[in-house]
Amino acid sequence: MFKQEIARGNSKQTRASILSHAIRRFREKGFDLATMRDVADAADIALGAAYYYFPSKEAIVQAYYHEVQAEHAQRVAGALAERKHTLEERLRIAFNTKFDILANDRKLLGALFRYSADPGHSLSVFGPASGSIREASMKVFAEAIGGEKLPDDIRAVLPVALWAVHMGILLYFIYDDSPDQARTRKLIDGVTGLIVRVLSLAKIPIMKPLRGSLISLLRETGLFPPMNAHVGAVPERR
Amino acid sequence: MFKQEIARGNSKQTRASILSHAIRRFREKGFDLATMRDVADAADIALGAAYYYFPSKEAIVQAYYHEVQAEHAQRVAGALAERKHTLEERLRIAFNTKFDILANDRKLLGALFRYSADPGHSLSVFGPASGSIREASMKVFAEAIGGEKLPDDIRAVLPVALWAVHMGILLYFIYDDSPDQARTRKLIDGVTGLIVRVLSLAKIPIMKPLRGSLISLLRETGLFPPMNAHVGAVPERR
DNA sequence: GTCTATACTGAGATAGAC
DNA sequence: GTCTATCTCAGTATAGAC
Repeated sequence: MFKQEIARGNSKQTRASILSHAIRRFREKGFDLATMRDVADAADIALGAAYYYFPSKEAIVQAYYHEVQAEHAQRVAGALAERKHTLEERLRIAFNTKFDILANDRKLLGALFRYSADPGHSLSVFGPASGSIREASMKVFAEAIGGEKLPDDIRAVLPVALWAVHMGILLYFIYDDSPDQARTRKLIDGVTGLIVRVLSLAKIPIMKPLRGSLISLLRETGLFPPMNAHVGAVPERR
Repeated sequence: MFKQEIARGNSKQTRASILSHAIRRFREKGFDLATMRDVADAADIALGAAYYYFPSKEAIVQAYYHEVQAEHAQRVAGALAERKHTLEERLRIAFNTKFDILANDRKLLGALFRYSADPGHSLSVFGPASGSIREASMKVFAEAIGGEKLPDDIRAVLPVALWAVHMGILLYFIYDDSPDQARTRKLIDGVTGLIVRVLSLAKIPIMKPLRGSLISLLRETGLFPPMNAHVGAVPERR
């Protein structure tokens, strides 16, 4: 028996191999029970090599999520290009595609949120370090909105709002143990329907002041515009 | 020198001592940098004793949050009893009181959310194990709504919605590094104002169908009514 | 720059003696 | 209830092969 020579000395492939083996182990045993040594063994590399590519166990999940994000952007772009859709259809596509991709990975995603309430932690979904991935995600939603006729203020905040909604659905999805996560699909259907109805309501001129209040609140609290590209200090870590 | 005999062999006091010393250490060094050995030393007990009272480090934060919840209920009840308030004032009180209590503890609270995306984990804010504390929190908001004239459907969902909003604000608060968390206070002001305006809008009869859609969606997805008292299985833990 | 092999540290958590 | 000893595992360190 010879050791496999493929992928040796090839940075890209080694990284990909670690990533895929790790995800497989995480799927099988769950994130906590799978150890870094497991992963290294499965990928047939030394422990040190795993840490050469990924600074932490959670970072592997983040890298995976990064791939998911790229896949999401691609699939949504493809689906939207197919033919003309209504806004509601486009939103449904944007949401559903995401959960198509994540279908088998509910067990992993908990790790993605683990440090989301720790500001400054590099793995926080809301922190500066995740800015680019968040930005990319919002861009997908902006594309789903597309050329829809909307007041400027709504058009500006909508991608951020949709991103937030999609994070909420993601959390629901992680908890959803219905067969094939059918309840999540129902939630997506319902939410998109409601969004469209609320939007057409918000568009009418009487609503301008309420919209104005909401948006200036978002501005005053720094929730909008999103500060995705910001690179900030990273305190407390050991 | 004799070892202090107070609190020895006294379950209640030992527990309280661990809790208070732990919170102090967490405040000083941050949750991650403070170790259980630190805490045990500070409380003048052995490491094992600390684990006798608290199954995990995060569980200490949860115990603390439990105390916060009790304090919150008490203070809100007191403030509401003082005199008549408008709904907006009552909501403001309910929100602000919470963050008065938490003022010095932003560094701790990250730990509270750490397992919130792990269904079945006993420390998840959304999981069954936190049901009673969640229930108590919703009850506070229900009291803040009080006898306000509202359609039945709105009255029923509102406490859950307010609890969710308050969790959102809590997350914002953790990230809010403005002096004295002034931005969080601004957010509370703005949000309560918007809630009241949206409620008076939602009350009008034309809105009935939209309200109906929202509520049946919440029912279909199991988001309402909240299943707080449920005791479920607890998978994957090591 | 990519990787192996091995040893080590730190800290959360547990077992079992008392 | 409490302590001491021990375990596990993430993560680091090091020294070297290619």
